[in-house]
Formats: sequence, structure tokens, C-alpha cells
Amino acid sequence: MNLKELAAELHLSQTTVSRALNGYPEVSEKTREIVLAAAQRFGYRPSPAARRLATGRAHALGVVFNAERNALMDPLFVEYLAGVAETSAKQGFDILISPSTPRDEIVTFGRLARDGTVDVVIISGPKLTDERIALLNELEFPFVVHGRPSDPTGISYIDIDNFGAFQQATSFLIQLGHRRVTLINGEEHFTFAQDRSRGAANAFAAAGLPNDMLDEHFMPMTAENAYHCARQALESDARPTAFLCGSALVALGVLRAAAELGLDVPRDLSIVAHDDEMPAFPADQFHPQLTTTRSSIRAAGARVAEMALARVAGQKPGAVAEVWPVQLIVRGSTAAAPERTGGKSDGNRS
Amino acid sequence: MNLKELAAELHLSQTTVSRALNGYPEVSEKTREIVLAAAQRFGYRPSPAARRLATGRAHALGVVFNAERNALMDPLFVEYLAGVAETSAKQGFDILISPSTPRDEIVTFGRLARDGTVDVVIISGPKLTDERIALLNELEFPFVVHGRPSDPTGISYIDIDNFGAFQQATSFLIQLGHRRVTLINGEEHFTFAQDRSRGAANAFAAAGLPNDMLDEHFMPMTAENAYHCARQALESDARPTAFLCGSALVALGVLRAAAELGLDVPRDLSIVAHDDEMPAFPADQFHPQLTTTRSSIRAAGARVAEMALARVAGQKPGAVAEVWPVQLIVRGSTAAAPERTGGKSDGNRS
DNA sequence: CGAAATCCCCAAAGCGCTTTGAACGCTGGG
DNA sequence: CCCAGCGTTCAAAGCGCTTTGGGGATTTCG
Repeated sequence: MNLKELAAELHLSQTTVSRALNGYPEVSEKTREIVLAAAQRFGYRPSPAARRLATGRAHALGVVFNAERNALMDPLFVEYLAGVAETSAKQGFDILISPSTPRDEIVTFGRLARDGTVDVVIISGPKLTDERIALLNELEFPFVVHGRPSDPTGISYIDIDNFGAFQQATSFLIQLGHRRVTLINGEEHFTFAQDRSRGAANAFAAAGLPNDMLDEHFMPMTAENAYHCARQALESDARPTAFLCGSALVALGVLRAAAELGLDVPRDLSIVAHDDEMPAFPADQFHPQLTTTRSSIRAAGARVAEMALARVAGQKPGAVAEVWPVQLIVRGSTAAAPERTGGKSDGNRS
Repeated sequence: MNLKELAAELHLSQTTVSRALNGYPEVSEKTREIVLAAAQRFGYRPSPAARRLATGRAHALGVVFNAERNALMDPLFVEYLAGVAETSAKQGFDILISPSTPRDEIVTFGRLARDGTVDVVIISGPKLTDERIALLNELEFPFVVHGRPSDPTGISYIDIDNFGAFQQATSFLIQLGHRRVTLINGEEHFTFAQDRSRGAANAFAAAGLPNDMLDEHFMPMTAENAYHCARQALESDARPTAFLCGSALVALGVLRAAAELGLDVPRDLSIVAHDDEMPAFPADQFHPQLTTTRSSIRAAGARVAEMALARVAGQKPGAVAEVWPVQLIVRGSTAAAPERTGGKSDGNRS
């Protein structure tokens, strides 16, 4: 049943019926009720395609996702998507997933913006110099960002306090007596990795410790990468007594390296990981349970979708800039640093 | 730039231009070339919304996904989605994600089918009695199934050989001397869980062993559930010497239980897991490396999307019914069953 | 009581594409 | 020389909705 038929059934014009259904004021309450009742009764549902053509708005929100073989952030992405879905479903917005490889990502964004299949897109994981943001700005296409853009002026975004989280975690380790700390970070060009790096460095500086006791590595955050990195660090002369991990997956790799080398966590080695709350891998289900800096990536997804919809509804870009606090949760993977058996001068050992 | 403008530019009618672009035969090659060149030059892109309204086809494929707080299959879902995306991108199809809770899943499917926002939907994880399939059949809306429906007549589907995989894995364990085996399976109402169950049972029967040596548990396949289940089994009188796991996550839970009880894998306990190839948790990155029955959920996603598109292109439902073989890959988590120190009569022990 | 304001409602014009039915110019057989 | 037949092209009618620009009733005010 379409609008014309419904209107005929009611002996009203399409105009009136349309307006009644969409809550316009120039229709009397009486007829509105009649119309709504009839629509209900006949199970009338307006055609999204027609509405889209007539209004020019798609009632959909775009998310591009990396379909490259190494979808690194897998478990995170779904959880994030669930958050986005949560709010967008509430407002009857569709979610359009556009697969893309990192190479033609920018083309994908261009297509989304020009085609009009979506009204707004969400960019996640902003980089130091982000061409996606540049493009959308140039096209004047609405978007919001999940993460903190390097230049946030005129951009609505939401981020967690990566700086604070890693500063806090690092301070905590320093207080426990740890001096040699290895930070396994994400890839260097992501702003979040930079923030975390600065957070950790800041804690060292605040404690009056030299910066070179913080051994930092940037890499895609997989368990395997982390494993290799940790093995190498643990077998080196300047063996760290603590690891800062960018994600629970990274912690998993570190745990494996420690186990293989016969190191006990937390006796020989402390581990703090950032935890985005993947339900598939709850940090408190690790062995030992992980000390984490915790934030909900799902909640962030929900919020960023909210912002995206607000943006469609006319909210100015840059109107929202939230940085969510991150809580340090101390569990079983951290302890006081072991006695320094080898003395300070590790260099002599080899 | 729209069709009318492009046509005006070329001094041709919209009809001709439209046909030239869409490859209809009733336009001469000469003008087709001209039109295509001009379209290229002006960067003309037809409006999806208008096309959708005119043709009635959305050029989109629907996937509903469970946005409930416990998105159990998280890592799997992304990998699967990546597969779907891979092929649908190739044919320029959009992917529409519809979030849903298990409760109103059926409503979501109904909406998708009636709204015309998608041309076809993919159902995954069919159940023994599946109301989604029933609904779409009744509405005569195109769909394909990822997994094997309990009644596959007239339905296009693709599945992996769950029966064969678990039969093979179980036989392998039996050959290694294992007699008490615990199977941690998915939820009972899924067809794949039934198939796996039958596969394992069949192996026991074929070896002439009583069925009650196979201890089977149905549950959502999370690491935590598996952990609790494994603890209980390992602390019972009839302690199993081997586990069959429905997924790598399940194996993770079992590994933790074993570690906590001081059991060595594979010396004291063998583990075989089904592996859907989640890149985030490669089975060969576990410690010990997991013996698995391996299949690519991503490839399955790609294939099922292909089928979905074929379905849109007019292929008859039920035209495709593929069951992919599953390979047993022996790694370090399996070994010969330990000597039976306690004798056969475990019942006496308590 | 007439004019202006107020309410409701309507006819019709798009939105940008596809597709039907017709017409055009040309060739070739009768 | 005429007409059927073919290859190309076109004008116009939708697809189902929103929205503009009125236009009857009814009310309100001078």
C-alpha cells in the first residue's frame, strides 16, 4: 500500500496524509488521528527510496571498514559497531558498511560523500595528517570523528583520555618501583598512539626519571607482533620489569612471551594493558587477571553515532568535543618491581 | 550533474544516454562511446536513490546482526563481514547492517523484506526451527543462508562440513587412545551444533565405543563459559583426557582451566578446537599451538555474498547447496592419552 | 457587516532515474 | 515506387514521496 492509495482510502489528499504522518502542524488533530489509525490498520510504510529521492536525505549513516586481510582490530570493531547500531537503530537510521582497503579508502569516502547514499559518515582512528578529514572538509560533507583529530577545530569528535590513561598507568608502575618499562604502542601515525606516548613520557618526566628508561615500540597491535616484541625485549640486556600494552590482545602476546621464558607475572614482570572492553576477551578472564586502563568502546560507538545524527539534524560541526576519562583498574598482573639482582649496570652482563 | 544535464550537453535524450550507460543493445556503438566518454569527463554518477525508486531494486544486501550486549561471536562476525564485503564491493552492492536483539530479530527481518531497502538478505546461524526462514519464505523475499538449514529444500545455502570435521577430530582422539572426551559445543538449537554432535557421536560408534564416554555440553561459545565447564569436568571423577572445542575461544577457556589445575597440555590433556580463522587469534599462536579443524569463515562470507547477488540476478532459490570440507590440522595440543593410572573404574575413586 | 486573519486542506510540480510506445530515417524486396 | 523491416532515437509516463503555492471555510476584528 502506498501513499496514494492510503489517501484515496481516506478521501484525503496525499499532501494531507503525508503531513499528518510526518507531524506537520498544518493538519488538524482530528484528521491526524484518523490518518495515523488508518496507516496503522493498513500497515502502511512509506517507501524509503521515494522519500530519499524527494528529500535528498538518505536516513543512513556511513561507516567504512577495513576489509584488508589483516583486519587487526577485529574484536574491537564489532563492539564499536554494536554501539553505533544501538543508537542509530533507535532513530531509525540505517547503517551502511563500506568495505575498503587502506589504499582506496579515500576513494570510498569520496564516493560516499557524493553518492548521497548516506547523510553523514563516521571516521575512526584519525591520523596525524588525515586525508579523509581533509577530503570531507573540502566537500563540505557532514562527518564526525571517533578519536581526536590532530587539528580539532571545527570538528565534532569524541575520544577517550589516552594521554591521561597512560600517564596514570605509567605513574602507577613507577610507584611500584619499576624503572625499565616497555610500551607496546599502536602505529605511530595514529593520534591515539601519540597521545599514549606523551602520557607515558610525561609520567617519567614527572618522576624525574630519564626518558630512555621508557622503551617504546610502535606497531599494529596484534598478539603476534606483541609476542615478538616482548620476546626481544625480555631477552635483551636491558630487560624491562614492566610492560604497557595498547590493548588486551597485545597483553596476550606479552603473556605468551613471558610464559615461554619462564617468567612469572606479576612476580617477575608487571603488565598493564588498555582495555576497550571486548566481551570476547574480558580482561578479568586472563590469567592472571589484567590490570587495565578501561574504557568502553561500545559506549563510544553509541555516542559518536549520536553525534553523527545530531550533525544530520543540523548541529554545527565542532559543537561536540568530548574526552572521556579512563579509569585505572588494578588487578593481578601488576606487583612491586622485583629486586634488582643484576645491579644497575646491565650493560656489563653480556 | 544529473542525467538530464548530461543529455542536454550531448544533445541526446535522457533515454538514449541512460541506455548507453546501462549497456542496452538498442543504442549504436558510436553514440555509446561518446556518452561514456562524456560521463567520464563530467564525472557523472547516477543517483542511487532515483535509480532505486525507478527500478525497485536497492542494489544493497542486508545483514542483521545481534547487537545485544553479549555479542558472543564478535571476532568471527567481523571476519565474516569482511568476506561479505569483499564480494559485494566488487559488484557495487551496498551492505546494510541492521542491528537487532534476538527478541525482535524477526521484526527486523520483516521490515527489511517489506521496506525494499535491500534486495536480499543473508541469514546466518540457522536454527533447528528457524522462524526467519519461515517468514522470508512466506513473504517470498530472496535470501540465502550461511549454515545448513534443517530443511534445505528450495533454499540456497553454504555450510562447512561440521559433521565430518567433528567426526574426524573425534576419531583422531580415539586413535590416540582417548576414551573420555568432553565436547564443548555451541547452543543446542543451532544446526551446526547438532551436526557437530552427530559427527562426534558417529566416531564413537564407529570405534565401537559406548556413547556415554562422550560428555557433551551445549552453551554459548565464550571463553568464560568454556572455562567453567572445563573446570567442572576436570575436577569430576570421570575426568576427560581430551576436549573437543567449538571454537578457538572455547579452547582458550579450557586452556585456562587446565593451567589452573596444573595440567599440562598435551601431556595430561589433549585439545582439538574448530578454527574459523580469526586473524586476531591465530590457532598457531596459542601456547601450545592448537590442533584444529580449520575452515575460513571469511571465504564462506565471500561465497555466501556471491550467492546472494546471484539470487538477486535471478538465480532460483535452492540452486546452490555447498558443503565445504574441513581439514584437520594436527599441532601441539594433542598427544597420546596418558596412562590410565586410576584404572577404568573411576566411579570407585570418590 | 465586510475585510482580514486563521485553519485546513488540496492540486500539482518536482526529485533523477528507467522504460514504454512511437517515430524517425534508411535499406531492400516486391 | 511503395511499403515492410530494421536500427536508432525520442517524448513522456511513471516510481512514491515531499513541498510549494494557492484557495475554500471559518473565525476574528474594526
